[in-house]
Amino acid sequence: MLDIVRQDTEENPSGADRVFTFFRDRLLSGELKAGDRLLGERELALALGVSRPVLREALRSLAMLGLLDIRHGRGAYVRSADASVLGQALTLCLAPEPNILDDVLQARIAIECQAIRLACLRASERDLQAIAATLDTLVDSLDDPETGGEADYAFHLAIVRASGSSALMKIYEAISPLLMRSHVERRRDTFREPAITSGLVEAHRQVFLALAQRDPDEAERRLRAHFEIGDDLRRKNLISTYQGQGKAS
Amino acid sequence: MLDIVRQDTEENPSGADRVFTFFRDRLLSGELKAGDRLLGERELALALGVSRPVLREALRSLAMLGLLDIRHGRGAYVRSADASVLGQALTLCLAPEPNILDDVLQARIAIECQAIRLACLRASERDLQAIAATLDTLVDSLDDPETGGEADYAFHLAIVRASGSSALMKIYEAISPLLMRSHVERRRDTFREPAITSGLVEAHRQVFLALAQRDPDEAERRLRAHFEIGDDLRRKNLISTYQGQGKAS
DNA sequence: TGTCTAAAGTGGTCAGACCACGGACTGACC
DNA sequence: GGTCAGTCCGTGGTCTGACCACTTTAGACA
Repeated sequence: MLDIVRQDTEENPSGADRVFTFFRDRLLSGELKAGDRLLGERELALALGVSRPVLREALRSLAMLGLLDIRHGRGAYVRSADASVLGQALTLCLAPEPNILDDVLQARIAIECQAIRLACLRASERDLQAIAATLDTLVDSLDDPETGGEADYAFHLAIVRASGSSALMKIYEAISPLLMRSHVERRRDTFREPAITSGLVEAHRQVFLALAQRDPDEAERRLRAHFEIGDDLRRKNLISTYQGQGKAS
Repeated sequence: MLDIVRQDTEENPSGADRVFTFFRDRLLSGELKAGDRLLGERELALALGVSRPVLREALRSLAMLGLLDIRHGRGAYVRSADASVLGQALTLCLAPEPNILDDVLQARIAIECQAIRLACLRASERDLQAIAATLDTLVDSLDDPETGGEADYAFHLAIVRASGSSALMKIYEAISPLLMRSHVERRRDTFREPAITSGLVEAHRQVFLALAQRDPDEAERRLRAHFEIGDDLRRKNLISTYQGQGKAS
């Protein structure tokens, strides 16, 4: 369970695996930095003592992991770490599980509650201003479900960013693709009525105020309350839909 | 930000990318299940209209992502979703960041605090018994730092498992490699003195009791207290070490 | 001086061959 | 008849060398 790479545990790693771990280690150690350009495939193959197809298998794998950016006619460049691959991996990992869309919300709550606690301790004035800005956007986009949804996401993302924890941030980014799917699915159930949206804005404002007052316990409490309201709302709408009173077209 | 795979957004996906997304989609849709055996490389290449090297690049990439298990002389088999790749991806993603080892603890706290809340609501009797069992192991291995550390990890893992949330579980498994590194690093600083270890056991017991009583707020409170004590302890030991009073050899 | 074209360098693809490993079949031996 | 060993076949692993497609660039031409 502890070994990072399965191939390392084998006694006889094949060529492509060797090349893969070769680059991975240079990437981990910082010997290769984002933006660096790799040698040509022919030269690299020669230098590493493998054939070009084998080298390409390794390079392609690294590219699929988002570590390399290979461009036709240009060359291969080291790519800055990107959470999108994490998201992809998580999606694939969770694919066979049932009710992932609901379950990923738990991960979201986990990350955000800890993030807002940290944010209470660490957030700079600029961080707070950034969050306040998303709050304004949220208010301005009350009537548009599309931009409203984006503003909602931006608010929560800004909180996680304000935590100053890159680990929380990366994980949050990783779950955000699934979060989006969950959000879209939910929008099928709940409808943005004025009463609901205004309550939503108020909840966000309450969260922000507690954060601005640097009160971790209160901030988390309000954040949890906000999530629970959303959950209740969704449940009620689901029930009413099944009762045939849904307003869906 | 929403697109799962970068290649999909390009207008002209190259062969290996096409094959890669082909299999990825079948994996996501469940058309390919864990344990399924793929056709031979030669047949697959023919069927998909690409050459064998190109097909191999895609297959190798899938294998690197942990989705395929390719064995020499046997064939390629669909692999059950595994969090180890997630851990690898996360490690690579966080590699350039400073102080990851400390930062990943924040993610750990985030996951566990939410997990224990869920566990209070959802944990079955078997889950509780499993946690209790790890607690016993913890007590039995007080004198051995090695097995003691493992028992410690097992206890926390059991709580996350008891949450019944596969998303939390996967993320927890994903950070566990980094958590281990952090743990090892910490063990250089803190020493397992009887007073400390007994306090540790007591803290774990308190957490478990609150969980068994199905009290989410209290369980989370005690869990946070447990983490903070560990944090304080580590800080103090670090200070004493720098003061030249460290007992390290 | 500006633009266009051709060449060089790079990744992308292909075909065919051979090697290495694993399992299954078959034969001999007990 | 059962068991074991050797062989054969299917599989992935690797290599070679060639050609295509894209990008950049430098030289030629207007």
